[in-house]
Amino acid sequence: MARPKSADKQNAILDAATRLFAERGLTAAPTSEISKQAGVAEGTLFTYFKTKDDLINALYREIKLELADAMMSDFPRKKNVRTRLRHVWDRYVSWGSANPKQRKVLAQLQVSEVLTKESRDAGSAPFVEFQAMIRDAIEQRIFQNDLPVELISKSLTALVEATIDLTVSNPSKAKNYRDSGFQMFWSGVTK
Amino acid sequence: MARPKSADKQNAILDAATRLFAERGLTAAPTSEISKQAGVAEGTLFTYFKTKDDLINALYREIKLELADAMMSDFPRKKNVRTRLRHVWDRYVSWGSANPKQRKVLAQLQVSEVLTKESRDAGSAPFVEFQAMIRDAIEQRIFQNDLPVELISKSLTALVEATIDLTVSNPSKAKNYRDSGFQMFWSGVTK
Amino acid sequence: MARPKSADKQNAILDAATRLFAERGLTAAPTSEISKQAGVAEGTLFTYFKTKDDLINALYREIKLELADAMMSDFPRKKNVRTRLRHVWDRYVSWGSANPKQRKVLAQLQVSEVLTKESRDAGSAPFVEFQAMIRDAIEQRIFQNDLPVELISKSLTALVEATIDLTVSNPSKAKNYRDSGFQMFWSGVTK
Amino acid sequence: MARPKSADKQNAILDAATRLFAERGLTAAPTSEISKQAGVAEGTLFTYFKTKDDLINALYREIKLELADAMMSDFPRKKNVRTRLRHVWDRYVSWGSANPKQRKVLAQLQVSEVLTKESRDAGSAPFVEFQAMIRDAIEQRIFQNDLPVELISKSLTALVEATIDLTVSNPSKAKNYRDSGFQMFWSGVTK
DNA sequence: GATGAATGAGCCTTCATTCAT
DNA sequence: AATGAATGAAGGCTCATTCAT
Repeated sequence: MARPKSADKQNAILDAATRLFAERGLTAAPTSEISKQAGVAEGTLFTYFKTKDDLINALYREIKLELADAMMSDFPRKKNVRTRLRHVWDRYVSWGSANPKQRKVLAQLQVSEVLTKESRDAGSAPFVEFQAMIRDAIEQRIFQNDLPVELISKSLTALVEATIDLTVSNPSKAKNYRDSGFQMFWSGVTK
Repeated sequence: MARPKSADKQNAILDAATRLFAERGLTAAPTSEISKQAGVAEGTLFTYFKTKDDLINALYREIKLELADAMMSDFPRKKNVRTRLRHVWDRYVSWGSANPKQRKVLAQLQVSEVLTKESRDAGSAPFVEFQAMIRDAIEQRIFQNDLPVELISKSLTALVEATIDLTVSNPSKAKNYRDSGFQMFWSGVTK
Repeated sequence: MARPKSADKQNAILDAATRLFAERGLTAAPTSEISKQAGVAEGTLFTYFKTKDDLINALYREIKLELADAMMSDFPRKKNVRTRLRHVWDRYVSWGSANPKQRKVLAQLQVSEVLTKESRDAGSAPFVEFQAMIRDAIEQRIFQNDLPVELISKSLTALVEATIDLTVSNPSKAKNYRDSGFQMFWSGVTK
Repeated sequence: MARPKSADKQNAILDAATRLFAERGLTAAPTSEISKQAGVAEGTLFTYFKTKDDLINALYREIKLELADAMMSDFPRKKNVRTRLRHVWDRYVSWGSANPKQRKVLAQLQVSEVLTKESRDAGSAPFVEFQAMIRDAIEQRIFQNDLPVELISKSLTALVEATIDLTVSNPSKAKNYRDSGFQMFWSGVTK
């Protein structure tokens, strides 16, 4: 193995895929076009990803990791639940507003049939600390009684996504959406 | 006139499309398979829908109409806002839980590139009364001050969808999810 | 047989076919479009012509007949060979310039594979008198010795067609082309 | 570089296309059959020619070039007009008689709707020297006064084609047709 | 490892023709 | 006879993947 696989090329492929999947959709974006935009030969793509589905799964994991990083960096572990939740909320909204293509691809991926169970699991792995925070809050009896945990985290995601959608379509009200959204979530969920 | 176009055949095609799109995805479902499952010849599909994209757009409008019907039938126009919202909430959750395929297709459609603007408009048309209800509530100052309207309706949808997801994956807790979900929404949004 | 086949409809179909074949070509013009432009139902076309090839063959015969009529009407049977040839020449050029669509279709038909031998024979039948004129001229020793008859009539057609082509692309020189063309033919062919 | 595109395959495809277009017509000859007869996979045809129309246009240019080569090789540039014209005449007749398939395809191409303007221009480019010869003859006042130039070259082609047609259908009279044809042309056109 | 030509299965759509009304 | 919906074979083209170079 004279030349080792290049991380640059791998990233170029993932970037090109993100762009094309966002613009044309998962199936309408040909691997040949992805290669071209990545600046590699058609065949090269398949030395980095065995199949197109492989590429898609890898991209999913990559984006999820990126999102988790964005959410969890500088996480104020020592602060109270509200502060920590607010941190996560703000970071998520920022990432989503700043990365519309990644978000669009993620939306397509989540409803597609190509994600393997492994990928789904791998995708949620980086969010363990986030889940832990929710459990912690439950134990502290911060949330309303008998709100199912899974409903709380699912709702958080749902409301963040709604907030990002609005922010993207009307950026001038970004701050308003972010604050109102969180307020809605918080008062919906706490006693 | 010769044989008139048959509503039965049209419906059979839409049904088969729903099934296949849900199972395999929009692009992975061949029109030939749709025809076969609908019990018509391959060419017949194209006398009812000029192109596959046409079929997809028609299906979108049909499902949205069905959903609106489900939500708005027996709508208690005279009752107070909370009751009316709760009606809509319950009907939406029921429809979503009972029609997982339609819902899956809808999710794919919403992130796909094939919907025309006309279809999107036609799809939201049946929900005018729902929008009116929200405006009515605003005027009655039922919601928290300075919550943007668009955030309220968007959040409602987001939370219903979250609720349905959980219901589908754990039907035994259906009632709990439905009640908790609505409670979250209501307390998040009202003063 | 309540209603008899209508000559009007038959003609409407032949006319529409001429137009469409000229504009799009023999195979690119669908029978459905021909029917539509003829103002009849798709199926009706097939009660007048058993197959598309049938229609094409009929059209060939019709156009050839039309051309022969144009050439031979008012034919000056009693005049000398040159006058008679000039008559035919002028009539051919006029017909071709005035009927570009028919001419275009004829050109396509002659190189296509759909004409039956019967049609080709039927197509040349109306030109017997024209052939007779040539033979007559031969007997009168008007042409150069040992010019093959078949070359003479073939050349006449070839030169007329060349003349019409030029006339169509530059109508202002119509008279010039017609006179020069005939002069070329006549001096090429006579002693 | 990986496998380079093979001129052999390209030629095999053009040859197969010539054969099939001549036998069945431009539209009746499927690309799949062309590929098969060329000994390549169906998809391979499209790496050499982007579309079927592309292939057709390329074939047109190739045949025209071949014809020009045949006509102009050994062209006696220094000899008088009659000799040069006779050279071109003989070569054209020989090429046409020896290449009936190419000629048939050319005839179909010229009346078809698929040729681009670029192809038509490219097709006449190799005949510039031939056009120059005609202009030369005009300047030398070899032709009859007031015969339009365009009529002269068009007639030459028309008469050659007529001559070839007869030669093909009756090869035993080949020499007679060739001589008589040229004589007709020459005496038709000169003073 | 990198390249891009080669492959061939598969898909959407067209269209001549049939046939129920 | 007239209609136009129904049919299904056929065709051009795409594209993920392989493999010779």
